Amino acid sequence: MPKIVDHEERKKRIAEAMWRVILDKGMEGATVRNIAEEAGLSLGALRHYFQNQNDLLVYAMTLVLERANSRIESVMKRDIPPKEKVIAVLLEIVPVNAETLAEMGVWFAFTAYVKHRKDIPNVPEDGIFEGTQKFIGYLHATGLLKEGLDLELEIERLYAFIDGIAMHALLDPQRLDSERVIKTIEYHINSICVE
Amino acid sequence: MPKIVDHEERKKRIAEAMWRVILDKGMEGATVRNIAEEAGLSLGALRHYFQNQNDLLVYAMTLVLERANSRIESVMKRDIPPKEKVIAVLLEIVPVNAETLAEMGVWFAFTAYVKHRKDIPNVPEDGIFEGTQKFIGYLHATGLLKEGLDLELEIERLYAFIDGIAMHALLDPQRLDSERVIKTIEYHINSICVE
DNA sequence: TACAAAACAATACAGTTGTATTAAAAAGGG
DNA sequence: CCCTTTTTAATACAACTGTATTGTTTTGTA
Repeated sequence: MPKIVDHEERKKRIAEAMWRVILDKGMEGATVRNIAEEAGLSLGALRHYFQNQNDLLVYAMTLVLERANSRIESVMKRDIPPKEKVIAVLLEIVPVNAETLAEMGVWFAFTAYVKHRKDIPNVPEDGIFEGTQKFIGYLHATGLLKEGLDLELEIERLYAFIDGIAMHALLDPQRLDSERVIKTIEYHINSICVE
Repeated sequence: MPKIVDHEERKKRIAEAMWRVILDKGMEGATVRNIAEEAGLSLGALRHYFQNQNDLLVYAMTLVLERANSRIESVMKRDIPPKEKVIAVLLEIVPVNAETLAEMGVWFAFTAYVKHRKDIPNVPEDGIFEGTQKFIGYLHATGLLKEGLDLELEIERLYAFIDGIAMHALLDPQRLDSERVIKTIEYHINSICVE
């Protein structure tokens, strides 16, 4: 008979509780006690799943990436034109709904926090730069890119643009609503593509 | 006889000490004790200048903006062509040297920290969005912008691009060195300008 | 039913946090 | 010089931090 919730599932629940705490109280509020309370567990119970705080942190970060990457992969499988596909993938990264907004929120908090801590091993990295390289290469290979563009600099520009607009959508969602985010992304992609 | 260092000068020294602590240890390490030690003061001495931590935080944030804005203003006064002037101003914002790198570092830490604290009044805001509006308007007024551009979206795009590349230069200075930052910025501005 | 392992809970502990209190030292004007 | 104000220092305190310890309950299986 299968368990109602197995070990790995519990760890995910705890990580998600950590996300909620981070979104609400920030990294400073992400204490073991707050996370345990949010998860409905005791301190000892949380300790049973994660020996120390770093383990939980790395696990929670990794889980964010896994969720995003799985969504992106499913978009990649869709049978839609290249340009639309690139835009669709970008819209899985940038905050345009509650899910992606939450993801960016915790990821942003993670990134700022982890930057000043060299004692945390195995910190995962978002593959947005590598993804951007692929997107530009993909558009180029399918002949959609305009002539005379500098591919290297186009990658750097798209990379900065995506992370920048993601950051803005996160920090000022009132001004930069999802409709505007989508419009701007489409505008940029169109500006480097033919037609 | 003038004092060697007056009251206001001391506050600036303390704020700069806070910057150094933040750059080294992050926001978590920016405790009153660490800041006092970095400034070469006792706890009580620091308390004499700032009644509480929030006052110090807001003061230190404001000082970052003042430093940057004063540099920007002096660039604006230079008698150089519009396009070069816009690029020169952008290079005062984005990390391309030790000074701007440090500024971005503390500002980034501030921003991520302050986002989850509603109990801090009078949090200053960088005027990068407003500045971006002016730059695009300036280029448009001087007839340097290409035809058929959507000004609103160009503002949004430049705004995201600038903050994004600033963030990348900060988080991964090895890959994105200052030469590459400059090249990319020039590339983007050139892409929206005639000639 | 036994019994060992897994899961959870409660409490304790040392260290750090921001802040408050109290007092000493330094500075400056009369 | 004296005396007030500014500046600095030392210590204390309650709250909170991550972690450790110890004990209890639940679960799976032989």
